[in-house]
Amino acid sequence: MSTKTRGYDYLPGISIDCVIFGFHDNQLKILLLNFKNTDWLAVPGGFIKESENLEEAAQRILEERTGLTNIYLEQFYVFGDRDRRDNEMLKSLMKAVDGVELSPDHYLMTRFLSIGYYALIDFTKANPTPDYTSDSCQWYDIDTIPTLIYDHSAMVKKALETLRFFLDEKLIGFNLLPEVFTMNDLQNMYETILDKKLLRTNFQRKMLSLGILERLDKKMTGAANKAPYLYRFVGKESNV
Amino acid sequence: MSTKTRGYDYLPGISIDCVIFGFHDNQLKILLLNFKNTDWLAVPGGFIKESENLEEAAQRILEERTGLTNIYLEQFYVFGDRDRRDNEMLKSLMKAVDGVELSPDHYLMTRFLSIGYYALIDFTKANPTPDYTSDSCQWYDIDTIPTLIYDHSAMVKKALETLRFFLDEKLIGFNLLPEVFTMNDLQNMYETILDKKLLRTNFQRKMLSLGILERLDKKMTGAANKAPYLYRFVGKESNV
DNA sequence: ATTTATTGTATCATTGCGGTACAATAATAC
DNA sequence: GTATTATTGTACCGCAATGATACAATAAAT
Repeated sequence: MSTKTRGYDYLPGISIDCVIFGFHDNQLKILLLNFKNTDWLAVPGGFIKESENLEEAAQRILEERTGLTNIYLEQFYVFGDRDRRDNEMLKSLMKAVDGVELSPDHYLMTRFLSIGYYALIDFTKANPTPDYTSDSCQWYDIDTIPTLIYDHSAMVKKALETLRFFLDEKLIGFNLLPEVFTMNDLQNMYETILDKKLLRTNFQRKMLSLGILERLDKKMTGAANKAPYLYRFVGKESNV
Repeated sequence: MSTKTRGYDYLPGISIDCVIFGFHDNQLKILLLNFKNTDWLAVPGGFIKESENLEEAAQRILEERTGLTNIYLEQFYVFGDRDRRDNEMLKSLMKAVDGVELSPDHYLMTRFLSIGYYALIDFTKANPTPDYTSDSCQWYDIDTIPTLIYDHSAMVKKALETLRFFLDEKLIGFNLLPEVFTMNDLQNMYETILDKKLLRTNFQRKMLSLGILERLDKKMTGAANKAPYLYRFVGKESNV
């Protein structure tokens, strides 16, 4: 069962799927592929090479499918229900995408597990482009996600729960804002991801008490009101 | 790559390993196997059948290796570093355990990922017995775990971090104590798992305020001091 | 009856946080 | 220039949770 004898370079029966959340301006989105010549949507996924560690595979897969590079991905769950994939859908998919007719004993027709990874990035700074498998690679609003293939809807749900659970804990989101930002920017990010309103005064107190913000000059917005301070994260190396 | 053509009934290149924590009387232990005719220790593991969901596989594997039945297991991480297993060690292992000489193209000699599951049980209520692969299946003190094969030491470390992180969150441990117990018993369990001292009076206040304890009669310990109350968990069905 | 060790509970101080009040201020309207 | 307006920064109040100490209650031994 070495690479050579199997005739392909990927680990059998296992895939990686990446749930990519995108944030900007009070909007939380998710990156989905539209498989070529079909109506089916999915999160970007792929297979693991014999030579790669899992994290490397996840990054490569994301880059191959979407063009996004250097994205920090975090593992969150393995999806392995026996019937999580529909083989008839898979056959139609491969026919539409690659033009090949999968025989029943093709290795893709066997059971596959999938390791879920997720990331959170600024969708205005990412320029996703589909590879040959897809007609499009676009951001979709988190509130109006269409039905996805296989168990990808469950993957997105679980990834979002994980993201919200760890938002405060791990202070992710350091890379979602500009180098300098206002307290309002920061609060908007939290409110968007957590999907709930926070009290401005208490949020400010909390954030300042964490000691992770450096106050800079004021920002003259041009609006007829008091100018907010700009802030910068200190010790960004503590991120990840 | 169906079951038949592969000649075995298990998913290729993927395994499950179970980190079983055992608690009793201020002691936190872990269940380890000693592979037959070797000095090597490992957590109980095995392979996934084509017909099983992952959770079913984890339970079956644990039962086959240790005899423990009906243990709730929680997935915590996938270990997939390219070189996480040492094939020379694997060959020696199979030779010692099964008496077979693995050829270089044996499917076990390929890369394997492993899905980590963990559980927490009362080690006085479990009666682990080794299967044919092992000379022993015993509890080891958490402070003095010997070196384990492959990356199993890292698995135990990560599982323990996860257990501690979720101790309060999920109120696990309902099944670790006798039907009735004293507040001291409960505190000892927390202190042992968290590996830190808690203040008796505040711990009592906190636990009572949760509304999950029912106070019963006093327990005459025979000691020359005030007798503690016994407690029982109410609404045990909320566990898991 | 006194002593001893442990348990149950009250109390106080501190912290964290939801919520309100209000002063500060950059631009606009007059 | 002065008043107005909208937003920001911060102080403050009150409550709940929690760390810490004090002390009464009590089962058994002396």
